[in-house]
Amino acid sequence: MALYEIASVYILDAPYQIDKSYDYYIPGDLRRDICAGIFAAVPFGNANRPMTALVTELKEDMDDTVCELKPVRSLMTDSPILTDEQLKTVEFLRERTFCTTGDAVRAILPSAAFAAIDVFYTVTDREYDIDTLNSVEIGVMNYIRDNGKATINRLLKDVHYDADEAVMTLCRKELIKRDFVFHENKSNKFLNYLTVTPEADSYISGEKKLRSDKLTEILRFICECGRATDKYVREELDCSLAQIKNLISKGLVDCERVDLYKNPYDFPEGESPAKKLELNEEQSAADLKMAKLLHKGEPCAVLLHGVTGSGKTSVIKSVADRVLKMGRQVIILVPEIALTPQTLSVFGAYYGDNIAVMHSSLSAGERYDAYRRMQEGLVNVCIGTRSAIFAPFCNLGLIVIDEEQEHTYKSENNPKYSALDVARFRCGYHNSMLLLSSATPSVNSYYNAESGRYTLIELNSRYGNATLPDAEIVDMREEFNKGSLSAIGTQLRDGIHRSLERGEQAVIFLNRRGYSSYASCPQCGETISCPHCSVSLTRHNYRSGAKLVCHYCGYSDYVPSRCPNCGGEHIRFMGYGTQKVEEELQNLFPDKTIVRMDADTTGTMASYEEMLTSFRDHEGDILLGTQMVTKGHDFPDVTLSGVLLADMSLYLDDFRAGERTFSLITQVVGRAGRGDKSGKAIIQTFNPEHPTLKLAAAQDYKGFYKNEIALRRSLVFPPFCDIFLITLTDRMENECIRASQIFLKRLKELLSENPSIKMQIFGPFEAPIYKVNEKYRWRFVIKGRNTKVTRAMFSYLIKEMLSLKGFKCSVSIDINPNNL
DNA sequence: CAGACCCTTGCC
DNA sequence: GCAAGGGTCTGC
Repeated sequence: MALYEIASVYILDAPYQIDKSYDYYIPGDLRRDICAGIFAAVPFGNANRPMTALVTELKEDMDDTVCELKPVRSLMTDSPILTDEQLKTVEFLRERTFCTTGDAVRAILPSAAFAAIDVFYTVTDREYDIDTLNSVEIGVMNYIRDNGKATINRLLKDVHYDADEAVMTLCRKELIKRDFVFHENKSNKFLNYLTVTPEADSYISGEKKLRSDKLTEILRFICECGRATDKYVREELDCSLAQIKNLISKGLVDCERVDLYKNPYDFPEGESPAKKLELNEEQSAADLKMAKLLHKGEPCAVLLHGVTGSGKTSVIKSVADRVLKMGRQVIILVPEIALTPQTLSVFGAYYGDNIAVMHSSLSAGERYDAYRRMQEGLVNVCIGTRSAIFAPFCNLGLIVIDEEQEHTYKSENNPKYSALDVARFRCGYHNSMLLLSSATPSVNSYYNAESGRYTLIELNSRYGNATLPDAEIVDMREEFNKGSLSAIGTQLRDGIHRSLERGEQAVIFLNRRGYSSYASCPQCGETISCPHCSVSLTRHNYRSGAKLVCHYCGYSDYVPSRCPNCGGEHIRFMGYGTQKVEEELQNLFPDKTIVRMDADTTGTMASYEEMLTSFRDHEGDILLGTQMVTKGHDFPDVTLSGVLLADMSLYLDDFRAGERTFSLITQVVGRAGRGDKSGKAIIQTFNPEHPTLKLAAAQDYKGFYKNEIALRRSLVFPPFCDIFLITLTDRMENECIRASQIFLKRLKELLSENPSIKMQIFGPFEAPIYKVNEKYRWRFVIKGRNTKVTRAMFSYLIKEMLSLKGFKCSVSIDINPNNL
C-alpha cells in the first residue's frame, strides 16, 4: 500500500471566508493510520495554534512541495472517522446551505461523539526512572500531577508547544493514561420539582425568621404553588439557584428530580414482523408497486398520498419489512410533534430491539449510544426527527418521511438544510427508495409527482368502515355583529353538547398559544412590542399575574395600564388563546372535564403522552389545544372536532399559508369519526367564502392543489422558482444598510457578468422583526433557480464581502426558508 | 522612544 | 476567528 505524504484538510471552527481545503505534510509515523474522514490536530495560522481539522483527501507529493507545508500534528484516534458517504454529505451540506465544514460536521455527528467529549490525561501509579524521560516529558508529568488531570490543549499551551509527542510516548510507557467524560446536556434531561417540607411551616407563617426576606418569599411562593420546578421559581421571583439550594440544605424545601424522558426502549408487546400484515386491495396494490421499484435497485422517490385513515402506516411497514429482509436499513422521519411514545410504540412493538430512536430530548450520551448502535449494525431501523436523516447506516435501503409537508423538516439554524434534500442525496448514494407520505402533500412534492419525478401512489378509501366526517363552515361574522365576543359559536356549542350527551368526546383546535395574543391600543392602533426585538409581546397568565413576554429574547414585563405610545387607557388583547377558551368551555359545560394541551401545560414528552392517554381513556370530555392535538392519534370516541378562528393561519405572511391552513384543517377534520361512529367537524371562520377553507372542509386535496398550483405559477412562487432569503445583521444600523448597498451593487454586477443566471431581487428592506437582541436586520428576498451555478455565485459574493476590510456585518442565506 | 492602540493581512 | 506585524498616536 502506498503511503501518502500530503493530506488535504478542512479546519473546523474556521469562519466562512477561509473555510477551504489546506494541505499538510504527513509525518512518517502518522502515514499508516491517517485516512480520509479522520480528525486531526494541525498547526494553523502564523501563530500555529492547534486546530481540529477534518482530513478529506490524501495525495502524493507530485512536485515536491512538502518542504513548504506544515506537518499534521496528531490524529484524533478517539473521535469517529467519517465514512465516504458522510464526507460527501458534509460537502453536500456546505455547498447547498452555505455553512462551514464545522457546522456540517456537527450536524451529522452526535455532539457527544465529538465536541462534547472532554479528553484528559491522568498519571498512572506505574514506577519510572526519571532519567529515561526528556525535559518535555518531565514537564508534562509534573503538570498533570500538580493539576490532577490535564487536557491536551492545556499541555500544549502551558507546558510545551510540542507536548503531544511527549504525551504519546508517556501513554505508550503507560505512565499516563487517556480518559474522557461526556458533557451531559443537563438542561433538558431533568426537571427539579420543589416542595416545602413540614419544617418550613413556621417560617411561612412568620413564626420564625430566615436571614433574608427573599428566602421567606421563595418558601411562600413554593408553598402556594404546591409543587414547582426550580426554573419556574427562579423566573417568577428572579432569585438565584444558590438561594434555592440554601433552602434545600436547611431542610425547608425538598427537591425531586424527574427524568424528562422515560426509557424510550421500553415498548409494550404488540404485533411483530413475523405476523403477516393484513392489507386491503388498495394497500396491497401500493405495496406491490413499491416492491417492483425496490427490486430495480435504482434510486427512486414515491409520494404516498392517502386520506386520513387510509392506512398509510400499514403500507409503510410492509415496504420497510421488504427492505429489512433484503438486509438493508430503514430511516423513518416523523415531525417532532408526532414523536411521542404512543406513536413510537406502533413501530417499537413491531420492530422491537431493532430500532434506534433519535429525538431532541435525548441527552448527549443517549444520542451517542443510539448512534453507535446504528453504526455497529446492532439496529436496522432509525426513527426520529429531522436530524435522524443522518443516521449512520451503511446499506440504507429506504427513507420514509411521514407527513412530508411539515415545516419541521427544514432546519432553521445552521446548517439550514432540508431533510428532504438530504434524503434525496442519501438515496442517490445508496440506490435506495425515498418514500414521502402525507394526507396533504406539499404543493412542491405533488408537483414533482405530477411531473413524473416522483411515483405517485394514492390511497383513497378510508380503512375499515370509517366514513369521512361531515364538515360545516360556520360564519362567525353573524355572531360577532350581533355583539357576541364568544370564541365558541352557537353551532359549535350545540355540536359539542350533542356529542357529550351521547357519552362521546370532542376535540377543539385553536391556532394560538398563551392567554390571548398581542396587546394593542385601539386609540393609536399601536401594538405593544419588545424594546429589544420590535416583535409584539404576547400575554401570558402567570401565577404572579399577567405578563407580556417576548418570544424571541425572553423579555417580560407586567401589562401596562396605559398605552406606552399615546397614554390611552383601553389596552385590548387581540385574538384568544387556549386558556381563555378553556374558561369559556368550562362555563358552557360546567360538569364536563376539559383537557387543555399547549406548550404551557405540556412541558415534557411524558406529560404530553399522559394527557393523550388519559383523554383516550375518557378521563376528559373535551380536548382543547394547539397544533399538538392534530397529529396522528386515534381517539375512537371523538365524534366532533372544532376549529376556532380557521382564518388565522390564512393571514400568515407566507406564500404557503394556504397549504398550511389546508393541511391543518384536514387533520383536525380527520380527528372526528375514526372509529365506527360517524363524526362531524365544525370550522369557525370570519371568511367563509375562502376557497381553501371550503376545499379543506370537503377534504378535496386535488381541488385545492389545482387552485394553488395555478396561483403559484402566475405569481412565480415555488415550485416555479426558489426563494433565497439573504439577511444582513449588525449591531450598527448604518453598517447594515451600507452592507446591503454593497451586496446589491455587487450582485447586480455579477448578474450582468453571468447572463445565464436569472433572478428577481426584492430589497433591501428591514426584516419584519427588525431588531433581535440589539442587532438590526436588513434583508433581500430573491427569486431564482437554486442551481450549482447560482449557489457558487452567492458563495463567491459572500466570501468576497466578508473579506472586505472593515466589513463586520454577518451575512446569512436561507434557501426556501420556512418563514419570511 | 516605549508602549498602547488600531487596522490589515493571511491562514496550506 | 485570531494573532502577528506594522503603522500611528500619545505621554514623558
